[in-house]
Amino acid sequence: MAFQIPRGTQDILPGDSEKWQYVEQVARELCSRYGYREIRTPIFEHTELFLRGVGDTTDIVQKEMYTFEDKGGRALTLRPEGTAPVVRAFVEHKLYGSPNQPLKLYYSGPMFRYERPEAGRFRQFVQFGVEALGSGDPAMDAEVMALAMHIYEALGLKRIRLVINSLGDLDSRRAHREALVRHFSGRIDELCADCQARLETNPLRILDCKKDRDHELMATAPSILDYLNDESRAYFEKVKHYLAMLGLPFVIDARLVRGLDYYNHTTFEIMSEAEGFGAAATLCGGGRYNGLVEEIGGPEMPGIGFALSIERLLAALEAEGVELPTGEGIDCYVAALGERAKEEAVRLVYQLRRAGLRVDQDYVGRKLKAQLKAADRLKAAFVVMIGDEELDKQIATVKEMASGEQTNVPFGELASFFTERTRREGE
RNA sequence: GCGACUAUGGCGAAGUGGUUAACGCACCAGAUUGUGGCUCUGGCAUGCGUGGGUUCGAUUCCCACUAGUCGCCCCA
Repeated sequence: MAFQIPRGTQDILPGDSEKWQYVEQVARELCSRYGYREIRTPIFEHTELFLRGVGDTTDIVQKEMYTFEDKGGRALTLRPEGTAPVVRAFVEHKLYGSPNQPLKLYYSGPMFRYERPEAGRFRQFVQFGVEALGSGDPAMDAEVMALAMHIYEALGLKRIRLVINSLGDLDSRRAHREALVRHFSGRIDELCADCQARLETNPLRILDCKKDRDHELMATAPSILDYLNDESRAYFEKVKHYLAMLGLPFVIDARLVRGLDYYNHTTFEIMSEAEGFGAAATLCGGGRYNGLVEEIGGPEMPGIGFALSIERLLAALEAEGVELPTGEGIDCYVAALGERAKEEAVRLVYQLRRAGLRVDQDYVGRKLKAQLKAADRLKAAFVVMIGDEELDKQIATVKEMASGEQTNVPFGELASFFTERTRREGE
């Protein structure tokens, strides 16, 4: 093999690309319905943005960034996530001054993380995400979660679960952090090396450790929910209230911490409950990030958003047996016999395409039999056959492939013949 | 980044230290002189992930690399 695709990346070939288009189209339409508009930001940003935005104690920053220096000596990074760039654009273009508040945005595009690939995990993957900036209303939280769930349901996913938690505001987090340090510090040597380091850097993440999950200290560890101050508790109650009002079932997981530093108050994930989803069961992750806009250099402004992976979404659809369009099938295949007929076919194919039909013909010198076979393979609804007889009479032989029935249609009437037929079938 | 397993034609999949690498699907041709889907016949890997090594000889043994899968970590 001369060349291989870089590790953890993938080509999306015809047959699959149609599924991507469909899924993205559904997501875009729903975003539009909810009042979100698309924003497109660069694939790479200054490294500093992610250090500040994502947090330099996170795994993403510490070991997963594709960072490089350009010829001008600038430190750049292929974006590992979408929120920091969107907030950067929001601040840079002073969109906080827009009369439309909150500003509701969505994006779709590749993200890059230097990770060991496995099922559902890639080095380049596509996230579809939304960010609502400028609202600290718990109803906003509910809307964002509702939109994510709506996208999945619209595509036909049934076996999904919404998991939520609250990290509270800064004061609550600080109080909880202190409680965690107090709880673990006496016996920290009983936990794994990572957790020992986390005690210093980010004790909250200890709760998320899979290795020490069953340790007795975990079960007795102080829950963030017990350290929410009145304001944070009230906020979380409101969020739950709105979700209930919307009829959105959810479960609370006090250990749902999420991997990015900027989260506070509401965090959530949507998981697939279909079989075969291990590490990649998280289809969507999101949360509130009040304070991030300020961190990036803007005014104090709340925000909330989510990001979902298209790869995992497609995997979940596959696991649940949901059929997606494959782009197969054409309206008509024009088969020609002989040189004269070939010329007529070339003209006819173009004419029918101009009339709005999906039409194709032979370009590799197939005989009639092979042309019919090719038409069958292309899932053509009809085949137009042209030979000397047809040319003399200016009447084509038209075969309906499903039934095998043949009729004669004058050349001049072919376009309207097919337009009528295909339109009827499409409805 | 760590551990384990895997790598044969377009796809799936047998197989062996020694001249010709099963089989199925797909594809191409013919039986059908102007007609697809069924059937029959024939064709289709100077090649067994890449690079080294052992050997008289390797697709088969060893090493490295690359890639995939699974577990860990973490996430989308």
